[in-house]
Amino acid sequence: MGTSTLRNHLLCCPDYLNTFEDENQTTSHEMKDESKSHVFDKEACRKALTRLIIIDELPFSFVEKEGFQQYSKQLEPNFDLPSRRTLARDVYKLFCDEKQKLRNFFVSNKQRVCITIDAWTSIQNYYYMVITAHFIDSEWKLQKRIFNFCTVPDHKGETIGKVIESCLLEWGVERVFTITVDNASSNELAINYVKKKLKNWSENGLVLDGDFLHMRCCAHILNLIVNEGLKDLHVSISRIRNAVKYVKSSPARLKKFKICVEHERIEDAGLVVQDVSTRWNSTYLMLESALKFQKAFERMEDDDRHYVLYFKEDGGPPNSDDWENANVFVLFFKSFYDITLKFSGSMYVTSNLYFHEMCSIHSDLTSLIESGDDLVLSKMAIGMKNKYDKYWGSIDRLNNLLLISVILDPRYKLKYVRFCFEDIFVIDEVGKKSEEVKNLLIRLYEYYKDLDTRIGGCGSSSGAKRYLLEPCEHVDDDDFEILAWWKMNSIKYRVLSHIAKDVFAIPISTVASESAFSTGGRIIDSFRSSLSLKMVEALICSQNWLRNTFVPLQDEPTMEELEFYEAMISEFGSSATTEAMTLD
Amino acid sequence: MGTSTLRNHLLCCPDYLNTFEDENQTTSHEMKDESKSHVFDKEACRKALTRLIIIDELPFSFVEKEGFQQYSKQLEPNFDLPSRRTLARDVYKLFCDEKQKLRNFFVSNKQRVCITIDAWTSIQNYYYMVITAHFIDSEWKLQKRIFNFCTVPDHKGETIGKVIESCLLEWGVERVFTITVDNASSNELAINYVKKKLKNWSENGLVLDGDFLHMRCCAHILNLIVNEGLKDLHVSISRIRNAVKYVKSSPARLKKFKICVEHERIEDAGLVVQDVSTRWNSTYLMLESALKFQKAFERMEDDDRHYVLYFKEDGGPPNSDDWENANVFVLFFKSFYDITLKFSGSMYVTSNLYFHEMCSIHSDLTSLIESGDDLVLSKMAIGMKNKYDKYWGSIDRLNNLLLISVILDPRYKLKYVRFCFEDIFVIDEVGKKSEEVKNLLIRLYEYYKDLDTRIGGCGSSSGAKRYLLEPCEHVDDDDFEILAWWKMNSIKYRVLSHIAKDVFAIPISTVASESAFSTGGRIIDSFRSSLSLKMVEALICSQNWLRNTFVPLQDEPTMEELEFYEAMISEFGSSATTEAMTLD
DNA sequence: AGAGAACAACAACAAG
DNA sequence: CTTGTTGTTGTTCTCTGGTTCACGC
DNA sequence: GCGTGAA
DNA sequence: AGAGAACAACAACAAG
DNA sequence: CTTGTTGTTGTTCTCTGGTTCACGC
DNA sequence: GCGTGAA
Repeated sequence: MGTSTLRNHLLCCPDYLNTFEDENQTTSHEMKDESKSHVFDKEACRKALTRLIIIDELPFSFVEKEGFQQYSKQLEPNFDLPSRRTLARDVYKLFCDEKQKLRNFFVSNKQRVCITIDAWTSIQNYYYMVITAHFIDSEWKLQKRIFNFCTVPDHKGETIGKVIESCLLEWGVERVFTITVDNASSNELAINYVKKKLKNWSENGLVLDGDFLHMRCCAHILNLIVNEGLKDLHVSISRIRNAVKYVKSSPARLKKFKICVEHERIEDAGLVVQDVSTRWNSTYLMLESALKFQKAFERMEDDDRHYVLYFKEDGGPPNSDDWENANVFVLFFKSFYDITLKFSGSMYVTSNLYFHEMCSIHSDLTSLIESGDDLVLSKMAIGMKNKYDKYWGSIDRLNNLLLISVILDPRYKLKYVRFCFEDIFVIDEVGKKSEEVKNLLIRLYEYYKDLDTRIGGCGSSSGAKRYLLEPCEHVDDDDFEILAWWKMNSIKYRVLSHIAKDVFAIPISTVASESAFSTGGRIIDSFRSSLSLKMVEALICSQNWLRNTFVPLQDEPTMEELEFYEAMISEFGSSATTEAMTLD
Repeated sequence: MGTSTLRNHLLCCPDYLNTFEDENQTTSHEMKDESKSHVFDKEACRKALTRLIIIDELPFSFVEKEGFQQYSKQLEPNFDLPSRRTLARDVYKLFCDEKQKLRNFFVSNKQRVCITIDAWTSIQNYYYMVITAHFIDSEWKLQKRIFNFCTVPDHKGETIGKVIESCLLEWGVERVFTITVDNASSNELAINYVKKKLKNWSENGLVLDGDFLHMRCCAHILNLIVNEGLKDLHVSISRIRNAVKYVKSSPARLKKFKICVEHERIEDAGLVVQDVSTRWNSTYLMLESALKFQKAFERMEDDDRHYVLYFKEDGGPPNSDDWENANVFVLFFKSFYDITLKFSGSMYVTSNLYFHEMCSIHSDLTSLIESGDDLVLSKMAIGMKNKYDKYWGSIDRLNNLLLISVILDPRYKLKYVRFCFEDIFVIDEVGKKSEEVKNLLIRLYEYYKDLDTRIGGCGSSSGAKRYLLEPCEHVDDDDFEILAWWKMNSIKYRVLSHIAKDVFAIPISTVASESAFSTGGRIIDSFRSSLSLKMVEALICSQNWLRNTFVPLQDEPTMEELEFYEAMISEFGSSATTEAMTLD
């Protein structure tokens, strides 16, 4: 019945009936008055098409494919699809418009950002570099935006530094909180270059003279530590890798292996997975899955003559020692694996995790060294601890803003930092060090207070002290949303909440940048290798921007909030100060 | 203005005005009455979506992507997109429906087909096998259809044979003209198995007892011949390949190389291309492009210290001998390259090319051997000739239907075959052999005449003789469309045109099957690796079917054609017979 | 983590 | 009547493998 | 039973 | 060959 | 009131690198 | 100037 009834309708019925009927038709979905009679809006269709291409990562020529043309014709015969050429122009225009909008937000808000940078080589042999900006918006939502995605002639420190400089200029951003980078040697030079430039630009560009600008990617450090441990197991892992490779290298072999699995009555349906040598992650997963099939591999030695021959240069197939090593590895590296996953988040606050997980790795390593029942194992742990010390060995090597982040986590505050210090560093330094950290918070407080005179009012550093002296929050770890807490308490701690906003925006790993390259790899695949650099940037950036929309409010408290704040002060103000006396 | 005017329109105007206005709106495009008022047709939208997914090779989850949902909503707010699950069901249903339709065509027409088969290993370690069917439809258009796309446990001859058997049974096809395969050892067994089965099924399944069922892929043979020649140049090619690899292995090196290119004032913008060792094609293209940059490579030796170091195990970078070898290779293999391209066609008739190109290769090789001024070169040519002889050395090794195809090309007929025989085979066999070929045509004629008694009428083999005695067509080679000629002359040569239809449908290479795997590789990429086998087949087959639509007419002449035929006979019939006397 | 897909369990609704 | 915008068409450039089967000694 | 040619 | 894209040349049309 | 169709949601499984820079001897 | 660690 549907179609013809509706059609008569549109042609004959008076206005009011039409409206009524249509509401019946569109079974209470979220389309209100707009869909009344599908008015054809060419502009809106063109825009939707442009967004489709960008967001869903389609090639421009998608628009000229048979299937899509027929589909579009069916849905809206009045819409003439543009050519791929015109579409590309539309995309670029949208990119420019969005960039302008976003730039206005950053300029008018004088938004302070944390940035991450990373480098990549595309299949066309171009060095690409990406800069992503991170900040927390007025609604206390963590935001990340790709600033640029461009080619560079080389990876020299100065080259990278200059690109960052001109990128910030282009975006009108002069306030940079941190720059997260991996441990490539050129990055140190690059950051120093940027620091020098930012100092010249404006007084408020750098917080505390840029002493804490440099942030090392924790995922990369963790990776180095694990690889140090992996070294000692190299032979065993390589033999198991080869065994897995043999089994997976052809359907016939896989079939034979499956028979062995069946014979050994191994239930697990999940197959062995082949690893990628550059990501230890995958090695872990390979060993974990291979261990489940140990017996099947051992049976292969008897059942498949070629299997043994395959290993003639490798000193035979994996032996029981190899399997034992793999077992140890999987047991011990489980925690490292889990931490890597946590570190790789870019949708939630991570800066408060850094220190915790670092401590947990420290204690894992030291306990393994100290127990020392297994010589191989403790030797491995010593190697790993050396690597650990290179980056995390002293409190000075760690960006101290990460400690501020722990302190600004209302569940831990100063207490926890102190506790960890005792565990990690020599006892007589604990007092001194935690005093230094507290002082850093005070210095930040002073800095932020002076920065914007409108914020000030409450006497010097009182907000920070008040916060530290309030008791810690006792909540279930999984349910706690740190940004929600600070949003709620932003009235109570005016200055501190500004610090929190910046500190919690710090990305502790370069994954945000790396994921841009993952997009890049999908966009510049072998079929689209002739996409121009300009277009690549337009596609990648505008995809990122369109997918992460937010309401760019002016970052100011409303009148209601101000009133609420006054009420809070009068209610909690006194109790906070009394507690401050007892602890400080 | 557009939108609101149109809207008021749809709501207020009487019917006739509406129609009138709408025609104005849709600026004379090919949408007639259907688009009058965009009646929403859910079924049609669903079908268009299903086709979109199949034809344009999109993942099922495309339908759940943000951009596409917004786009569809914009174009037709009433259309609720189905879930990916439902979509998959729709796709499978469409596959089943289309298969049924296609099967009916084959069964009711008792369509004789030529098939090609090929095997492939997917990234998931499955052996896939594809069977494609080729035939010429009632409009004299060459058609190809994928019959199945399935996994096999191994590549054993019997396994493959059984798959072919059951595939033919499933499609209700019992008339098979040829089976085109590559030179894999198992294929011979497979074809013998199928031949045996087909003999049992029905009397008319095999033409001439299946003696000419087996067809070797010419592209593979050509590939073997060329690779034999490549062997002798191995060292030179490998050095040049390494030089190209070095230059392309990083942006920095590429930059250095480009500077060398500039210094040497080489204008050509096209870059050097890296080859893929399994396809000699790409080696050819690599050498061709590398030669243009010879001087730049030589300059690299002076300008880049690392370049020379890179070759320390290879005996230095390419020397002048290597470049000379490459030059010879490119000059000599140009014709092989061009022939490979010709052989790889699957959209046009190729069976009449086979013999010609084979002869041309023969003369290329023999002239090179006989001239013998360059020892290296003639040694290479001898190796290649050996490989040539293995597959093409004797007339008996060649599927003689390919000779029939040359004879049925009205530009050449028997004359050309005779001419080539003189050139290729020993003189005293020419007469005997061309007699044999002519007899084969006569035998085919008798067979086709008896096959369908409705065709017959003109006395035995007269049609064939009549055709042979008519003078050859003198036309420009590029403009000549052989199928158009036979369509025009099908009335004149009733029986012979049936033979032509089958002979010209023979695919001389397995490219049609290989291109199915290329689709397969795109569909089963690393992101869609968990697609079920059943779905993979549904996607690949229905894409092939939907893209190649045709009007499945019953393969019978119409009444007008029959009348025209009578007229033709009376006009040309006598003159043909007179000429037949003089030549036969 | 992110993108793709399969499968199972469940929900809503129409047909008998 | 010129100039700028929007779109089309045609040409050029780019990218894509190692184990298993059959046969013969 | 093992090497070789082909995909 | 086939799929993707860029670029150049050209065509149509609207704006000045 | 059952059964079949259509669709949704949640869980599980699968896949992804070798040259260049900086520093220290 | 050459090796080493990191991406």
